[in-house]
Amino acid sequence: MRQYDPSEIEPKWQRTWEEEALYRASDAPDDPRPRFYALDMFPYPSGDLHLGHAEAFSGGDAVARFAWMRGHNVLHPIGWDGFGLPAENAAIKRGIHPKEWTYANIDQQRRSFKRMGMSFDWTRQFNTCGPEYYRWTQWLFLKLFERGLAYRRLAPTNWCPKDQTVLANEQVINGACERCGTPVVRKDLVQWFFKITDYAQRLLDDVDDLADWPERVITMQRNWIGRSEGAQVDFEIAETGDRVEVFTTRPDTLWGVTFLAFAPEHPLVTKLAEAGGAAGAATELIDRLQATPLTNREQAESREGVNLGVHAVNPVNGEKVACFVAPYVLLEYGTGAVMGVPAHDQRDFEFAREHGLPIRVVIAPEDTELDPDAMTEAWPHEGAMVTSGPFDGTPSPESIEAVTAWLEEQGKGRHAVTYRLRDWLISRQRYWGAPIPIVHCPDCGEVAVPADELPVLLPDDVDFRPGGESPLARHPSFATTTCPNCGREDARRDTDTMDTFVDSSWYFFRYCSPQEAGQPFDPEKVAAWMPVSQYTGGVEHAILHLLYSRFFTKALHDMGLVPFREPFLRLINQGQVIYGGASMSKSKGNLVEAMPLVERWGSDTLRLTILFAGPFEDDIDWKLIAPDPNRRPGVNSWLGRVHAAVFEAAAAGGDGEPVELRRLTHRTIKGVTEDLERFRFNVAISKLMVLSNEMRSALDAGGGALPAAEALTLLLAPFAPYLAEELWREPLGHDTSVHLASWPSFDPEVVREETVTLVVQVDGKVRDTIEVGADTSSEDCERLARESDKVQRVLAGRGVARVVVRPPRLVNLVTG
RNA sequence: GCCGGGGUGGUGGAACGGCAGACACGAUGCCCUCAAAAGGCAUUGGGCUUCGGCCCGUGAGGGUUCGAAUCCCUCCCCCGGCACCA
Repeated sequence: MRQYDPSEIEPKWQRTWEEEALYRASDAPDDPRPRFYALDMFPYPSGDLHLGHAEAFSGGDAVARFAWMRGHNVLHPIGWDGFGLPAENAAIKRGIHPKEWTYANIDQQRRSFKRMGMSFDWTRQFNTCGPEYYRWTQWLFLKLFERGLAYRRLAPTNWCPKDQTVLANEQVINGACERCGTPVVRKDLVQWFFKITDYAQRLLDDVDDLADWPERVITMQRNWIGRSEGAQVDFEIAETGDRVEVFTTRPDTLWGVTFLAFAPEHPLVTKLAEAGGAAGAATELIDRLQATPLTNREQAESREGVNLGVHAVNPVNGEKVACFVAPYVLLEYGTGAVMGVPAHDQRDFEFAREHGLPIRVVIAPEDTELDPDAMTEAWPHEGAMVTSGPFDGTPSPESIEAVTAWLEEQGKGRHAVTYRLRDWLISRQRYWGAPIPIVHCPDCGEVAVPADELPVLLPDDVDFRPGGESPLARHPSFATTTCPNCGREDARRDTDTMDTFVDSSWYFFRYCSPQEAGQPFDPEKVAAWMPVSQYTGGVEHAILHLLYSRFFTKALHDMGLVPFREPFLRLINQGQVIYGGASMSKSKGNLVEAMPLVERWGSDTLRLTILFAGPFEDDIDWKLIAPDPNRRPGVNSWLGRVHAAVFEAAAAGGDGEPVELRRLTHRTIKGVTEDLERFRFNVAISKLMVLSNEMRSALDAGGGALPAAEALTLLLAPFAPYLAEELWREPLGHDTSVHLASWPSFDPEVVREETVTLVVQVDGKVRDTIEVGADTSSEDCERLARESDKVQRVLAGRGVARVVVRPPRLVNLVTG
């Protein structure tokens, strides 16, 4: 028998698996096996695999292999999210082309995944920066455009004056550019948006169907969509006759309105300031805010404001109240104007105190009396309406509905729902992305590039360094084109590219028919494979990618292209691998690469180390798990013992296998199966350790252990695929792969224990344990308990007032 | 502030309301070795012990129960998300 040597057996089986084309999903319609789509979030090719990849894909691979062995027809694909800013940054830094950098990383990651023995269907790989893929990204953009779900409008953005580019909100750290530290400024640009807000309610409602999603992800999606329900109320400006809508969740406080406040960008502000004679002060405030980055604006908490000098008429009582422009009012939310109710809203309260505005109590708390002059903060809670005309005495929350109904009757307002969710800004003034397939014609406006002219190819010869406009606009010929509609020769292509999140919003459809040349995906194949059975990936995508993908799926559903409304039925978020309490990153220099560990100890050891370290969904601190990189990992030693024990068991055969080992084997099969169904990899592995220990003991005692060794090898296959294959084919002598073998089943009769440990308690404290038959009756349990010497001693003659018996495991004698 | 998830030995973590700490890591002692690495064996929650055992112990405090890490209430702390959201 040889020593366990992963450096020999792992490459050997890697080659064999490749030759035998082991992991191919079958599209055959008559394939009787149930289909299972095991999807791992595809990687961004920004370097070689690190421990974060090892964690995610070790878990995802275990899920896929388990499904294979349980007789499923498994689709377990891999691809690359190839476009994006990191490639541009790296390319600029190294003086090479983003394409070169990206493809080199893809090659490297592909080699590493193969070295780790991932059970991917390699015939289905693609990457999103290939023209055969982004052609269909562009096609899908046009489908959304056709349906009015892609549109262009002027929007405020964060602009870095040094890098000369727009930044996403996530790329602005404390008001400064994350790349160069320059404070960003606000710049209004015409940008493309996807109208995800049309789907806000459905995205919210259907969350209820996602029963197998982590609670935290569902909560994050709900928070992000941010639905609030209330009323829209119409105010009129007394001096100009303009109508102003405000949104409120508390229409029951309408009688307490003492002012109206507008966002600085509100379209009426300039006009009203002029009408009220406050143009100078208002303009000063607005100009100052224009220069303030959006992200800083939202953090400012001043209660400054300028009185516009005009008055709004409160529709419920005809009162005239002052109008202000105030930075605390956001244009993007609600209607961009709010009614000020200082007594019952903290921000309005602070604003009123700052500007000497009246505070009027219109909601009475149950147990206290509110005195406007003595109040130190607003009373935002429920209570009965007072000083509110016809509604005096109406308690909340019914009052809200009652007032809303009344507003509708009176034609002064209506029930309204507002969302925090904004439309998705997808324009990027960057090079390394899919070009937006639109032509701008002086006569026809925005014209879709005809489908048969797709893809709009991303040219290679572009100076992609940041320079104040989209790099494609600087290309000598890219933008120059004729209008597909009228043939005008001075039309121009759109020179922006799409956000990379567009690419990743539909890649899981493409895997179902990756070579499809005439459409983005084959609807029949998508209908056969999807929705995804199990999606594995990091929680950092809890909102963006998962929300966008859900939106795409719903839009495609509405187009009649897919028969389902949700793409991912079950979702699991693996935890992060951190180091010394901090997240790993290249810039911190604490990123641990996976392949050196694979070379040193083997892929199986790395997988097991990670999966055994703790619950799959929890973070792993690598510094705690592997404090000394030169020390042999514990699971590597264990695999060595398993290797030796299975060889010995094969030689010893099955005769004379102890009954205890047989029972433990069946219980382990049961337990590991249940654990795998619930992603409890760490617990499953611990059970395999217990079984191998018991096997060792049986062998040392001269007994047989072959059935246990066979079962152990099969159960090990999802976690340590190479060693399992080696043991299955060599000492155990099978001539086909362990990964094509059937998952073992257990015999419930064997699992059932013959003897159990009866716990005997006195007053709830354990005083004795007795081995008894599994079918011992209540009467016998109680008798055995009472007869126990230890129990007698503790009782010391005291009487037993009550007996609780749970045969055959527990007797509790209560002395009362 | 609102929402979600947590708090168990030196460490990672186990535990259908029924023997808390499975399985590991680390540590200590011993064996093997010229030595080291590797490997093997033993011990390892705290305190007491007449060596039979006894007491305490799952963030804190209450409660339900024959019995609570587990269920309920109050509080503290940690992590994540959202947040001038009207």
